[in-house]
Amino acid sequence: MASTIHVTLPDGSIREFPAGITVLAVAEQVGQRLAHETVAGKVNGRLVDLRTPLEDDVELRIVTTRDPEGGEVIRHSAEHVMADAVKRLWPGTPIDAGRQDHSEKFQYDFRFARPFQPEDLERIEDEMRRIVKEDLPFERTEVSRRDAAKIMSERGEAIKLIRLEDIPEGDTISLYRHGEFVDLCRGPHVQRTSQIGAVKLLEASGAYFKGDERNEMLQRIYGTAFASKKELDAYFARLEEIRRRDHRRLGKELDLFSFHPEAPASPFFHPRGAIVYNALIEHMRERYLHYGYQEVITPQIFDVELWKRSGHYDNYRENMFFADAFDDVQERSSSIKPMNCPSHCLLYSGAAHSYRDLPLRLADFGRLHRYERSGVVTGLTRVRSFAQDDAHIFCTPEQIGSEIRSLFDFIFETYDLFAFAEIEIYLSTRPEKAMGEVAVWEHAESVLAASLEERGVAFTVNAGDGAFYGPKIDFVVHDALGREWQLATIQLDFMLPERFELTYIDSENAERRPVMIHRAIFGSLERFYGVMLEHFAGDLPPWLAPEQVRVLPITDAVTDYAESVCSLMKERRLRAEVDHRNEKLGYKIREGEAMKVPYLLVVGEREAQEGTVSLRLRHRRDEGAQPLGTVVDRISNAVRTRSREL
RNA sequence: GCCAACGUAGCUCAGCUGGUAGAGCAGCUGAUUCGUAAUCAGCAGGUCCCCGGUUCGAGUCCGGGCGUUGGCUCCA
Repeated sequence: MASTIHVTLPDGSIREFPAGITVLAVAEQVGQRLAHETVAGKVNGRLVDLRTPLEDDVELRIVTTRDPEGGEVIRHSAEHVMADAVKRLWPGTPIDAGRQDHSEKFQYDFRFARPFQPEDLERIEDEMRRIVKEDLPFERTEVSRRDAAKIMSERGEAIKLIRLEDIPEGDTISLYRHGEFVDLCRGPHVQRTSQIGAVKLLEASGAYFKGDERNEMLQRIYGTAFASKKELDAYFARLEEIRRRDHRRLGKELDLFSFHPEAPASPFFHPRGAIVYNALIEHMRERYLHYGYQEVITPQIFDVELWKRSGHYDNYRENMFFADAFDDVQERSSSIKPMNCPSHCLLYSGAAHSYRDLPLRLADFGRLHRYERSGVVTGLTRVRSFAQDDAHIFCTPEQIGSEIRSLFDFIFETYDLFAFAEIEIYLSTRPEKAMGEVAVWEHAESVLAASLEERGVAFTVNAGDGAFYGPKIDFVVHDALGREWQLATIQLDFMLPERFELTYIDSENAERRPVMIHRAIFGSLERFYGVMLEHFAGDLPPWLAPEQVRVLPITDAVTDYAESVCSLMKERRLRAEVDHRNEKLGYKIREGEAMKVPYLLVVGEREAQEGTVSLRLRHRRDEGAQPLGTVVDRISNAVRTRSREL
């Protein structure tokens, strides 16, 4: 081991230190102020505790309370402080473990006789502030497994002992201590509790131990923490923005859809909402012409035998609705479809197929019903009644590659249209319980991976996460607020062609089994609708806006002119209305803005005489009077090109 | 399904420790004819989610159910 090491700092400077120096000591030599604010180090890209000794030459970045990673360290430390506060208030409460999620929240689970109440959270929060004020130093110690077990059992931490057993043999076991509180923890942690500038507890809920519903339910508390009050306020401002964009709220305000207890988790689309829904479908229909799909319409209710044959009855029954007529209630004989694939298999098997017919791409906007447990449904993003832009491609094994390539074009083109910029791609491979031969799987997986590589897009492999019938590629988009949504999916299926004995005749006149590709680009139309609404914050591009143009007459002396303007818009196939109400212009503008109509056309005596309209674009000021012809051309052009600009 | 909170007019919400309901917006009627984000006045509107219990009396307390929300779990 070298007696001195070289540390490369972010500015490129290299400094020499004695081996074994800690991150904190380096920070101290760089500057006192830095040392005061530092909470961790990033050594060769890995976040480490600042008490970590450096033994070799490294690249080091000092992480301070102001860095994003600093926030993580602060929240992680706040977890410990929260657990400490709970134990101070209710001595002897066994603790489980804390964790952070991606949304700047931390959580900690406790074995507690009753659920935590809002008043408890206030008390805990006060206690946390006290601990922060005490400015207790965090200490790290590395211990043997035996010592860790001894310390935890002395402290009555029954759950921690189980957690200890889960730590793999050979891993370093570290304890973090501040004041009286000790936790089994990997770190890193801040230097002192006072570096946690602002904390707020958010909510309590039950949570199963290790996330398994067969285990005992622990009591979980969520909170957040930042280096300063200002950052905490910014966090709540972000939450407020999320609330403002919530598609459930927008759906109500814009009169798009509603829910009714008589059909839980099943959206009712209002006239305005249905226009948007249908515009999405129409867009897909147009693209289907380009990509060579044929649309089909299939039934809603099927003999249950179909689902036994497809395997859904055995594997998916708890998510299915059954629909029995009065004369056959003894047996569950009919079921409402949760998926379209079996219908499409029936269609395929209804005729002989030549390799020349393939690929056969069958699209279906059929309504699907899935029973989702009551606790999991939310708004449009998880519903019991929905449709997909669903299609099944029947092709030869050799055609898989070209089909996948074409699908990539389709998917990226679609996400461009909606300005979903950041897309994550996951390739899920053969699970343990898989159907079919390993060689077929491996071939399919390599085709999928090769297509992704050829496309030059980054993807993550989720080993063993494929469906039992075939590997799949999932597309996760980020909306305008950075939240993740799984929308598109491409799934290869070797099982259904087998179960339905689907065949085609190849060029050698031999009977062969086709491959089936399940794919959806929007995914569920309902979910896409919700995500899209939030992404645009309700400001739909003109081609999707339920009401594209609203004509605002200033007085009823210009009613006729307003009507003629509106008729012209309608002749040009634009969705236009006139606001005839006996209100002042300011009121009508306010309403038009609130309903997020992209184009407001103000008409008064002047416009009526000159044959113009005063154009007002959504969220902008008056653009002034312009010839009617110019304005209608502009609007229909924006609609036709599916522009996001007005 | 599990844990918690919530459910009052079409919407947003008020209603203290039990004494049978209130505001703003929206709606309707009338007046006003108005130039770029709310004109004025009047009227009407509620099985306080449902069922049961405690009580002289329940929107309010208790139990059960339904729904919604946030989590957990699930997501072929």
